[in-house]
Amino acid sequence: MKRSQFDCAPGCPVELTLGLIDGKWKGVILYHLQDGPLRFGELRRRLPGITQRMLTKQLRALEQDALISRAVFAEVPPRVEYALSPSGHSLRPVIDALKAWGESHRDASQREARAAAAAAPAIS
Amino acid sequence: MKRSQFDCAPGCPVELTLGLIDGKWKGVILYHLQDGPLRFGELRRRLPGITQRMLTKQLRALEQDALISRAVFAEVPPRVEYALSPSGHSLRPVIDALKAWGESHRDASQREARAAAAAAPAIS
DNA sequence: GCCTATAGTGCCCAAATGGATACTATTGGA
DNA sequence: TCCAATAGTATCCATTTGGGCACTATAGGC
Repeated sequence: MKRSQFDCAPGCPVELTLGLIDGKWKGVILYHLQDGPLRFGELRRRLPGITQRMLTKQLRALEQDALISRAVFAEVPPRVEYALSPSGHSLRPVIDALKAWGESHRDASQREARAAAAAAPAIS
Repeated sequence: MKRSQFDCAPGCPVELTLGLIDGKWKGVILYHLQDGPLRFGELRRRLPGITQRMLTKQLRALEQDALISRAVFAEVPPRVEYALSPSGHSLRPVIDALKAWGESHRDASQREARAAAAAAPAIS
């Protein structure tokens, strides 16, 4: 979701970036495209739970924002490849940082959950 | 907006992190709190265009997700301080990366806009 | 009493988001 | 003809998001 324009104060580049990558599935789409160009179906297989509808929608949005490119090949069955644009490639440090934090946060949450389970024996 | 649970595939930590920081104003709030604890009014002054309503709402959400803490002092007028939690502090590399990318993207966009303006003289 | 400072809360609403469901188009093979 | 592969599109809907607007509470000063 691109944020509606608002006065630019010191932190607003943060919001600018977030506004381009924050729709559900966008982050993980960008993550997978870092490995190289992928087709629609391959992306779908890598993203359990996503609907065609949502994949199409988010890919179109990312393309609109010039973060990815879409190449249509004159073939049947249809063949369309999606790849990071140069701008999208430059997002690598962002995606890496998001992934690293998410992993550590997940691990910390699991440690907490385990500690809570150990402190409260089952009542059943 | 915390993303609804979905099957965890390799990239999902990216989505996990984004889900915690992607509401409008959250990124820039976190950015400002990196300087140290701030009060509601000070935050508001640093964020031109934000309403009380939105500031309160996003602060509450960030607190709910344990990214920030809220300290109430027994004073009149009311004094409440918001600060990054340890978890919130660990988001620094994320915020920095988002900011860096946003700045370079903004600069690139301005260069493009300038080039377009130079190529298309005013018609009026 | 009124105003100021501070930090909110309640209610309402338009727009955006995420998604379910059904359907579409082109070939080639059985 | 039917089915498979591929990559969508159209329509509808429930929920969420961002925000406008009005009001609240506690003291202290004029």
